[in-house]
Amino acid sequence: MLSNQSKYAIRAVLYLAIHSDVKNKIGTKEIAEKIDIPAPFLAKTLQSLSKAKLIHSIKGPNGGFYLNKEDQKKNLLDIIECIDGLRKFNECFIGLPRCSDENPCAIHHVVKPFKESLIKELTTNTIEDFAKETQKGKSFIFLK
Amino acid sequence: MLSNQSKYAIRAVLYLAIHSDVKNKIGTKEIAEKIDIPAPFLAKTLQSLSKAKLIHSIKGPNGGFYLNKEDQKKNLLDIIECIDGLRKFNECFIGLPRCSDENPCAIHHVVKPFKESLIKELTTNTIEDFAKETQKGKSFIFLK
DNA sequence: ATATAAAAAGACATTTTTATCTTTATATTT
DNA sequence: AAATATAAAGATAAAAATGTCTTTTTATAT
Ligand code: FES
Ligand code: FES
Repeated sequence: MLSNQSKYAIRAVLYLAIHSDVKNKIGTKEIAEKIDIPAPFLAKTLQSLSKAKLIHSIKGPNGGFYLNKEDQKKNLLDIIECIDGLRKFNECFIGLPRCSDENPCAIHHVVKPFKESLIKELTTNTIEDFAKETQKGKSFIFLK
Repeated sequence: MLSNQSKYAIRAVLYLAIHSDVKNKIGTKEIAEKIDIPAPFLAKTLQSLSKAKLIHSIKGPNGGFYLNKEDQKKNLLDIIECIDGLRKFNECFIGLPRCSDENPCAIHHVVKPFKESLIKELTTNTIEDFAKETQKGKSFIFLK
């Protein structure tokens, strides 16, 4: 479904949502170790998110990445859109040139409801919402 | 979501479901042209399905691929499983080493219901079912 | 001011996916 | 039996995704 890069991005952003703020920036090395993904690739990924202003960063000693209050209010589809684009969510499940109710593919009616509700879930919940569930210990962003 | 190869496989199988039977075999060239995908890649794909006995084939003049009665009763997850495997459907949405209710990732609860219902739709409907809807003109497997 | 630590940028390498081409095996038709 | 059409198998190529390494820039601390 998602690319590895998007998955990494989501996990990293949730990690930042829980552990960072403007006073506590976190470097790629720490994040990569904690969520167990390749550090250089993560760096690239976070730089993309940063360029898109979905997260923020400061260079130099004590620098690193962090989420500010506004960033916390964004949603996971914003993250996915930045890394993978939304094509996956708009395109036909079996590869027809377009996906529409007017010209549905053979499995459009079976697939579309899920696609739509998933998008809704990913947009109506904020990053902060997901982070809170994780902080409560009800869910995880890494497993030992 | 699905690989191109799985998408091609599904469209090709639906094409066969509609146009072929043991008396009317169809070659890769015709299928590839009709559903507008690369013929050599499709050949590879159909060979995999054939080896898995999900579809059938006969070599030589007037040979080709076809679906027999049993094949028509199979479902699309069988096709996907043969080409992509089921890993995609079992694995965690954000890439944790496993997906489970006991150790849910941050978005497990949001994603899992869709995954399960989608699997149900793809397994309870047969290939024949989808083909019939297409034959009735209610859905398509190619668009001009 | 200088040294340092970190992101940013860019170049490079590997793997996977996608696609093509060539040869071989095998049914069918003549 | 021979010719032919087609799937099957295998080898190769191209593109995309993933991953690594090196250099540059910049904010901070000394
Ligand atoms: S047309 Fe195929 S999923 Fe909508
Ligand atoms: S644990 Fe992540 S989707 Fe189930």
